[in-house]
Amino acid sequence: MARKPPTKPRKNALQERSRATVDALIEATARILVREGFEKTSTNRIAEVAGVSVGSLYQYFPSKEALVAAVIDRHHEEIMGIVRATLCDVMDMPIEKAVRRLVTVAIDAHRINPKLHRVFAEQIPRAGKLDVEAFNREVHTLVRAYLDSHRKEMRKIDLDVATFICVSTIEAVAHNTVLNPAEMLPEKTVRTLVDETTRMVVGFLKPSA
Amino acid sequence: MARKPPTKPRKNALQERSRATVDALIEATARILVREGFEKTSTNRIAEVAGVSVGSLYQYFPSKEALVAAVIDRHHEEIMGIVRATLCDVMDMPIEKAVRRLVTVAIDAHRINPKLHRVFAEQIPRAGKLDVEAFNREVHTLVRAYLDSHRKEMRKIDLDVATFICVSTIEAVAHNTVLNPAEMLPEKTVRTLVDETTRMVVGFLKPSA
DNA sequence: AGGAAAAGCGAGTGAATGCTCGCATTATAG
DNA sequence: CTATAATGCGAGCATTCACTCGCTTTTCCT
Repeated sequence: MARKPPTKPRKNALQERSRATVDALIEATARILVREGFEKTSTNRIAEVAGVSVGSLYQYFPSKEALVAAVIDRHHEEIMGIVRATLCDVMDMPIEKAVRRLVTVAIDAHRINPKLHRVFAEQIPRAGKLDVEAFNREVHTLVRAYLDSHRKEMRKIDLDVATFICVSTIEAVAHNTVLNPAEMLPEKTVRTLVDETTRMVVGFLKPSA
Repeated sequence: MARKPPTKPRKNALQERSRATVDALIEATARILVREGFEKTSTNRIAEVAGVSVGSLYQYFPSKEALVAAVIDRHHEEIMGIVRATLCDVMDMPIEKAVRRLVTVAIDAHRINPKLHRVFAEQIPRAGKLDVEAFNREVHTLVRAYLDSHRKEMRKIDLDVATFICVSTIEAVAHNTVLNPAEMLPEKTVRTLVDETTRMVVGFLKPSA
């Protein structure tokens, strides 16, 4: 019974109990990132908060970075789910309606966990950054597809340029709205921002005359 | 001749030679940040590259963060100089012309030292972030002043909202243009981006009819 | 039940690094 | 020329932290 070296030396292996451990570790990492900042997020502390030992931590995550990356992935996946769904059911709407939805969703997405978002933006050194790039690329592709199928409502313009500008703009407004000021601004202001941003983007895409 | 306690225990004190030391330290920090990344930027390494000793380093900078902050400040001051000057001589121009200049300048500013900019954006944990906030606030104030004195060319809109959206948009396009792709994109594409971004912002500000 | 594999443990190790301190060198003043 | 301050030095201290290893406990399978 000793065919394979019986040790699965590292990595994932999930049988119910360990799944909970993995979750606890990711959750703990997110909590510490938000509450104590990236600097204080050490593997020992993560294990402590998660209620497991460092040893267990290293059974499932080969490095500290892997843990942080897992937190980022989880958050990105959550956001991408919303974005994909939205772009899906927006596909048949006219530009005006669709853009308004997208702007709203962008702000909502940034509001899922503003503090975590802030930590990502301000504190975490994105080393590989491949994740973020992939994320951006998918958004770009999806938006481009929408614009492509609504060309008739638009003026003549290079699709990639239009996509780039629209995505950049919407993302920036959402980002700055959520991160900049006193963290929580009145609902009315947010509505104004959505209105105005929508107007800007729609005006940009629609034929000028 | 021993009136004042003769020790200037720490901090700045500049008599020609030390000035050079300080410059060398800041310059070395910038170089290491760009060439080796934030992680490799240790005080010992900085001193080594600057050709001075750690001891000297700590005579002028109370901590590693202070050094990095100095690099950031230097870069921001450079950019703010350009922005201030531009907004100054743009003050009397009509919106169309002014916005085009601003978009161009924004991209140029991001291109002063793209690699350094990238390090700031991706690797450096902005702890206090007071510097960045002050930076943003000043830009906001300047742009707002311009818009205020050109109200007659604009539709009716809250000045702060308009400023917020314009600044966010222009900054985002510039940022993504310089950082995103293959680092160096063709001049023609950049011109297109300037044109289109200008069109968007101007269309947003001008009366609709 | 019983044995094997999976999961969990946590004190300890080794390396990296921010920073200090006592001394050496260079400039300035009288 | 000499005293005093300014500047510069760099070995080493103290700390932090990612990560390992030998062991125990739990779960699964027959």
